[in-house]
Amino acid sequence: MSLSLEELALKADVSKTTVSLVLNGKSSIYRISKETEKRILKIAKEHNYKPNSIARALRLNKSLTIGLIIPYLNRHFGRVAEVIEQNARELGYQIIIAVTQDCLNTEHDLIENLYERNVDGLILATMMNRDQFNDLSSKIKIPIVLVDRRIDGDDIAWVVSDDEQGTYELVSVLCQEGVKDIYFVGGIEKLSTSIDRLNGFKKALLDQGVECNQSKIQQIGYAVADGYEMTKNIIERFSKTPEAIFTSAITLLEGLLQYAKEHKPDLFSHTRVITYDDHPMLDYLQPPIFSVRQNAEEIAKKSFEIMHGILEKNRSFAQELIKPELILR
Amino acid sequence: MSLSLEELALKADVSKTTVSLVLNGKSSIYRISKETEKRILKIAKEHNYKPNSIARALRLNKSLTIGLIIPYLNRHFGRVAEVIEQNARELGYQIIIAVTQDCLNTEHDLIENLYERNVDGLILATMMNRDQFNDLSSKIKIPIVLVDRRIDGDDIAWVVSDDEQGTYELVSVLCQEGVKDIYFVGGIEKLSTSIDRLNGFKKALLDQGVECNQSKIQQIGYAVADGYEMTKNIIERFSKTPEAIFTSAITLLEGLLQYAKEHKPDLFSHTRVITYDDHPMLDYLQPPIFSVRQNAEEIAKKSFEIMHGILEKNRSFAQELIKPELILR
DNA sequence: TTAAAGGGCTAAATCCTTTTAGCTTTTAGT
DNA sequence: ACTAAAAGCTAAAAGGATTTAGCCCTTTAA
Repeated sequence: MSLSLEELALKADVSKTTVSLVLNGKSSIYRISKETEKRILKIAKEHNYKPNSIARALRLNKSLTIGLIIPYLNRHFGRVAEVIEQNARELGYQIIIAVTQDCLNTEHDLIENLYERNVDGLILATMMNRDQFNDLSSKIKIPIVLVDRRIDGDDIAWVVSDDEQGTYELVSVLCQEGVKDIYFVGGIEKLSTSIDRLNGFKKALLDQGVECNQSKIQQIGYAVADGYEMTKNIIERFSKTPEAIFTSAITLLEGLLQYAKEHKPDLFSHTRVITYDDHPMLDYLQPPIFSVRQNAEEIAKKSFEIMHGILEKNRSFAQELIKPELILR
Repeated sequence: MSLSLEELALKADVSKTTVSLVLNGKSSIYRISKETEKRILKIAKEHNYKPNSIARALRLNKSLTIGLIIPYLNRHFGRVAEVIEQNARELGYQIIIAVTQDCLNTEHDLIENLYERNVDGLILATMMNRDQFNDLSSKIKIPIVLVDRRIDGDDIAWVVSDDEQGTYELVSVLCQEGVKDIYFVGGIEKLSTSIDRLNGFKKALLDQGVECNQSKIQQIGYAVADGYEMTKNIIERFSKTPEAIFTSAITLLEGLLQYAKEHKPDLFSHTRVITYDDHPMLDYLQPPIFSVRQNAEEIAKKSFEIMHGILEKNRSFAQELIKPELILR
């Protein structure tokens, strides 16, 4: 391990230029003789030569490294990260990971940091709005692919779950069972995930002829504590126990469960609960909770695919809406 | 962004050596005058100069990058990775992440890959045994810190949960309640996690004067399907329904739950289930499942701390056993 | 016989930073 | 007045790969 071009050149009794040309498959262009080529390849193999990636990165201004910035390494994003890493590895890329904890400032710092550290591209579950993103884009000269959270714009690459459709279908199922009084427990209001899920929610009610009351919609944030808080609000503010509650993320469901356990053990005897995001443990809860499973694998695969297309195949941006799956228990 | 030392030097009307010395805080050693220093610092600040990290890495042979190799980005390792990343970032390091899917060959490839990509150190949840590790160590000249899975040896750095103690305590609780007939559903046999958990299990039985029957111990692997399989074996092979089952990982519990749901819905009316690893959803299962919560945050913190100590403070290896927490519901 | 063409290879520049060794100029000391 | 020391700065090498421009030798064509 770790011997240099120069040392190889010495052993092969040629210049390092020749070695480099041969190893980069340019023998014929530069008319290196077959014999010389063979000799060099043999020696390189014998010594298990691997070019120093840092020197290469410096020269080529290309680090074969992608930055992945996400809010947490929770179940969903963990799986996304895992699959992105595997796909990237197969094509020779490495993933540098960083978590924002859903803090916009941290996100900005991380982007700058990774950019300065010469990543070739960024895959980003962003909290930025359109203006902030445009600002960023003008400063940063590497491709960015948004994942999981969309920003509208014709020239912005993103891959997200079809949150609106998923929510629409899930809520529709409930409506079709005759449930009319459904509460919305939402996340960070300005994120596309929240907007889309809320839209799907409203659309389902509308299409099923159910009145949608603004007071039944809450949006605080995606933390477990937020789910707890919103559930509390719903239970305590309204005299009537709700017919159903939709939590728009698994963390919010956790918050709901926690509140129910502590303050409203009989919640489930009056109230149907459905949720965005799936979790295998939901199979064992009583009563069953219907859910929408995001296709993390597909989201991951597509987002790296787009990045790779931009970096190596001269493709431009692309946008992908990934179908989620309804899980009715 | 991205202007070079040379360009700065031009603007400050000095050599790039001077700029470099000033920016690296060596003004006084090299007797750069206060005025020159101020001028350079001002210009650097105005242009928001950041040294090119790749060039720096090449020159210093130090990339400020740590490789993190883990089996999956599941709940536990996701949290570990998250906290390692945050700790690393504060000290100027980046984390390159890679997942092995518990495949030894993949692990080897990844180690070699990251090593060639010039990471400064490796944090590793390894499947290797002592010999394989020694082989590796002799080839690889960067520090390695094992996380979550130990290899015995006086000169090997590791941070793991105290699996033996955790299991011991959990199983003891059950024994003290008078439960005697406990089955062990284990993971990959040769891993320290399995060995330690099994030891804790046996020790608890021994200390509580309960006979430990080898036929009650199964170890296939850590996958959900393995948990399913082992549960199936236990239920189908023995005529008597077991008094209790200990699953030694949350995935195995999932497998158990799945089997129970499909083939043995009344399992919980006869059988107590306890598990290594905790999960918030366990709070809402009926009946309550006692568990052992690993302190992922502490594991992460310590493992980076050790790595950092080796890299920057000339410390040598260290070993840390992190106390898990019993969760009795 | 000479020029052109082709074959086979390499010196040197480049990417950007750090660091060593040392050059000039000024000041202090005798 | 002359030397030694100090002050203030810089040229150049190093790190390892890639790539451009071009050298030298042989063969072919005119």
